[in-house]
Amino acid sequence: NGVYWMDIIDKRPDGLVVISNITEGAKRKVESIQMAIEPDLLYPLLRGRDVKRWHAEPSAYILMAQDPDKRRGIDEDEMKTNYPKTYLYLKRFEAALRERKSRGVTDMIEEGAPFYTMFSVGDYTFAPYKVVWREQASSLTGSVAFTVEDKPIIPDHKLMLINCSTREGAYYLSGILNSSPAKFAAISYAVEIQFDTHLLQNIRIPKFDPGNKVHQELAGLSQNAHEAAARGSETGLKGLEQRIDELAAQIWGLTGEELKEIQTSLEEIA
DNA sequence: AGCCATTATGGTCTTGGCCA
DNA sequence: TGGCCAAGACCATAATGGCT
Repeated sequence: NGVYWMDIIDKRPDGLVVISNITEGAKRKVESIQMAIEPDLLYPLLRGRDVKRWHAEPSAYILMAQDPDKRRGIDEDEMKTNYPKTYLYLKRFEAALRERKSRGVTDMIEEGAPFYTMFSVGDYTFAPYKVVWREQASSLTGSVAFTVEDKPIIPDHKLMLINCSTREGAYYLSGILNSSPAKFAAISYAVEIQFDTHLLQNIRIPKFDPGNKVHQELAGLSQNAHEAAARGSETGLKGLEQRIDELAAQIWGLTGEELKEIQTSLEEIA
């Protein structure tokens, strides 16, 4: 992370950006440097702490020198030709990157993949519409993540993500995941504070159907909730969440009484 | 300044799909 | 059917934050 995570501190007239790598808090210590590189491979970075219920706001940038199809770093020749400064930046950290212990990357590098190869990056990583939730949190915490300045937001590995093909579908999914029945189901079986990808194997969420009135309303309310959260309007959220809960209950065939019970139990747990 | 709880990092361990 | 391995699930512990 100390190598790939960075702040942009200046944009130069020649198109390059001056970056500074984020070394604070990293467990693996790397040198802190500033350097001008090409902006092309920089993407908005979403960290676990950047995600709240209904709100996701990237706090930094991440360098993604990765080919999602080949599932390894972009070829070194291509880097040298197209992104020479970025390549030089990575080269400065070659030793640290080669010392990584994850078998996932070390095996690939041993087989000839570039030394800056990352693990578990696919086309879904670059999807323009995503639903994310925190892997580690005391309750299920989800939000949508779209694009910033035409670049898809890249969630770090402490966030689980689902790539969606439409904005509306993402809002729908985020809405139903943040509903009380979903949160209740998740917390009932999740190990300690871990919410991993298994969520959708344990909670049956119907695929978004744009023609379905309930799905539509859920998507709309979820969008409103995201907007309310962005404004910091807790009171506005209350009413929206109640209506979202009612729609979720309808989807899962829960009675009003059962929903009330779930909501009360969730409050007690909190 | 110290304690305690929570969060985040950087891993390791397990699983399930694929291929021979 | 069994071995392989990338992806996914899970974990130990460092860092941080809140409280007294």
